[in-house]
Amino acid sequence: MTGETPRREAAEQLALTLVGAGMQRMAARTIAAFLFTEQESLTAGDLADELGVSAGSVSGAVKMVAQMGLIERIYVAGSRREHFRMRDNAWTTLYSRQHSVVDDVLNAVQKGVEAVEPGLAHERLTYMRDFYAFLLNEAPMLVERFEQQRRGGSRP
Amino acid sequence: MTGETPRREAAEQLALTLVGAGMQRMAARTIAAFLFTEQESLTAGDLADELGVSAGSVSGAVKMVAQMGLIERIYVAGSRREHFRMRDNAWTTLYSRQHSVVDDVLNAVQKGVEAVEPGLAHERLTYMRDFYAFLLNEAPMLVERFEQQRRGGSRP
DNA sequence: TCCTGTCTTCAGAAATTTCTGAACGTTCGC
DNA sequence: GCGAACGTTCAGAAATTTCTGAAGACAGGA
Repeated sequence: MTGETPRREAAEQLALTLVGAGMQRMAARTIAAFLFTEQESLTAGDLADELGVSAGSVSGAVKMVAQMGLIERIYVAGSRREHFRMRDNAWTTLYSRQHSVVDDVLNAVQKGVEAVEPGLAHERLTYMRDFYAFLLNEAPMLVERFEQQRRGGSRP
Repeated sequence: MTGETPRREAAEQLALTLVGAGMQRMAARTIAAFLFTEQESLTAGDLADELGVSAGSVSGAVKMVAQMGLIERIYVAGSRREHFRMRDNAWTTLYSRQHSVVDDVLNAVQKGVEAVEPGLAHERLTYMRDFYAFLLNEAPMLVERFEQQRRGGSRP
């Protein structure tokens, strides 16, 4: 058992950090469970056991985490239960989806730019719009560069 | 007055969008007020009037928004009240600070990597760590590139 | 020093979010 | 079909967050 305690602690700590980053508690704990398990996939029942929460909570959390694009349902022969596993490109997917909120902000700011006459407000809003537009434009390239670097390995 | 309504609506809409992006309601409304005003600076009293909330709420919100690095206190001769205005590099500052939560996540994941033996969990954690490390490394370059592009203006 | 205007703090009210557990569907083997 | 195993939904309980308003702190002028 001496090997299990640090793992649990690290999982719980990571979950807490993700909560600090704005994620919901149950979703964060669920992600941590998927990260730290040695199994290929987990079922809702596994999660309820591991996290010590009700089936209802697990259902909601799994739905959320799946919508984030972090896990996917897989078919396991001979099992009637639903199995989930982390997606291969989980983190890049999450990053890309988070940029849809950037897109929302961008649209709202653009409306603002159009709603005001030239002046101080117009300048501030234009500056904000330009930055968010830049971010939105650069995000896909960033992900692309990461994947290239990863494929390329440690060589130049 | 026909010119003011679209402005107010756009401001309120932007505040709501920022809330959707994870910002606190009052902080978001405060930022919107600073973006949309034609004045150079605003006082706590201005904000209370504009937003229709108590002085206590304004005090808390201003403190938050200042900590985010979006506004700063300025000295205005002949006025005993505290004046605040948006900082020039507000959005790049906000972006950079948000990456301190990325740093927190990175540290927690690194602990996880160290806590587990080689295996599936180790692989997943390593992958996550690499992505977050990449993000953290790239963020300053991204901001730098935006500022360069902005200084360059529309000319080549 | 005292007074006035301004800002901050904080306990509690109000609103919102989060979790549970029981009831209800669904699917599969028999 | 029928029964058993799983999963989902949703109303309400519990916890947390957010806002207010009253009390107090502080600075500057008289």
